[in-house]
Amino acid sequence: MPAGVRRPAAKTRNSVGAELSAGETEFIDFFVALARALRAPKSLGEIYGLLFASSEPRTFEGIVATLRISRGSASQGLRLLRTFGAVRVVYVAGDRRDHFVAETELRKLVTGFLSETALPQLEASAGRLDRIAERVPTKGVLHDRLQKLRSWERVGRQVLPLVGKLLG
Amino acid sequence: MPAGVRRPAAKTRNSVGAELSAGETEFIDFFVALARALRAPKSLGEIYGLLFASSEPRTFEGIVATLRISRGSASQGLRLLRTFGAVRVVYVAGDRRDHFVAETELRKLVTGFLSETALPQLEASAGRLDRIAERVPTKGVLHDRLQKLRSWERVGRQVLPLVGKLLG
DNA sequence: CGATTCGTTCAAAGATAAATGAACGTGGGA
DNA sequence: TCCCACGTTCATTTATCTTTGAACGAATCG
Repeated sequence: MPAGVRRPAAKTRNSVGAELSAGETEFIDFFVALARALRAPKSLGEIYGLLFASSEPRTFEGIVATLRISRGSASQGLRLLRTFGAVRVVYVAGDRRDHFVAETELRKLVTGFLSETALPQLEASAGRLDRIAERVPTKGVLHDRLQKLRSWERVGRQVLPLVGKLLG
Repeated sequence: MPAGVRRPAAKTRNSVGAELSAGETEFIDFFVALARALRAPKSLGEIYGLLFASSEPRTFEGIVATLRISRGSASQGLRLLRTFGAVRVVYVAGDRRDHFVAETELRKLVTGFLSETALPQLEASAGRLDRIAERVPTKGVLHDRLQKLRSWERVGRQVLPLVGKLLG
């Protein structure tokens, strides 16, 4: 599927010349597909893909100019990626702008993602199950099913940390 | 449709008047929240939650009437749940209608979900990476990053089956 | 057979989520 | 100090996903 439409280059003050090679475009394409699979915004995939394929840190402006996305998208996407630990800001001497790089270690990516998504869910579940317990008979199907849910939660709590180890 | 009662009320063949207990509602609520967390349609959570909390198999009509959702939603939701192995159709003698029950074994649910979502993605990735290889230099950053992606894919392929075992 | 029940399909409506861009706060440099 | 580069925020627009319900085919019933 064709995607990239070349437009006259935006004025780029000093940061990177905003052109993508065919190879870089392929990487971005890959991560856009991955983002869709994870039901994340396309822009997350674009941003991460660009950084993943970059040898050098990228500035905010560089990202916006290269991907032709809005500043809003870039700002929000980068924030989310940082909370997952998928993107870091690195210091560059004598430049006050932020410089972004992708974290490429699979274990860190997965554990970061899980601890920001699955873990909070698990914790919320515990309280929710207590709430259910208050409205369910102490005998019968509903009671049995509640035990089942509790066992799910227990297993989840045990398995989550192990996933990280599997990827080490 | 005439309102006359033409049938003994022994087996509930009614399409209206289905009522949920407070306990059942709590279970449905739980699974609706879970569906949202998994970014699945709310109706999936409703349907699965209802079946999870049911001691008896439910008919299609029963589900539609109890949850007050459209036939379309019910049909599509049940289909998806069946492809994940989260819902099964059970045979009931002398009744031509489908009867649905929830699969409650965590290991089956997770492996069913993964083999319908993650596994196809992994397989699609393999081809995609070959495609990237054709457009990337045999040296340099892009080449290195492609190797990295290949290693991700390899790890994924090894880890996926293990997840099932962890849940046994 | 024809009538009825069962469940599916799909175009359209409705609901949600993502992207945009103007307005804004912050802080660095002259 | 003032000015401007940097990045964030958020109301609005746009895109995408979900739900609905009428139309439909298949299977069973009378």
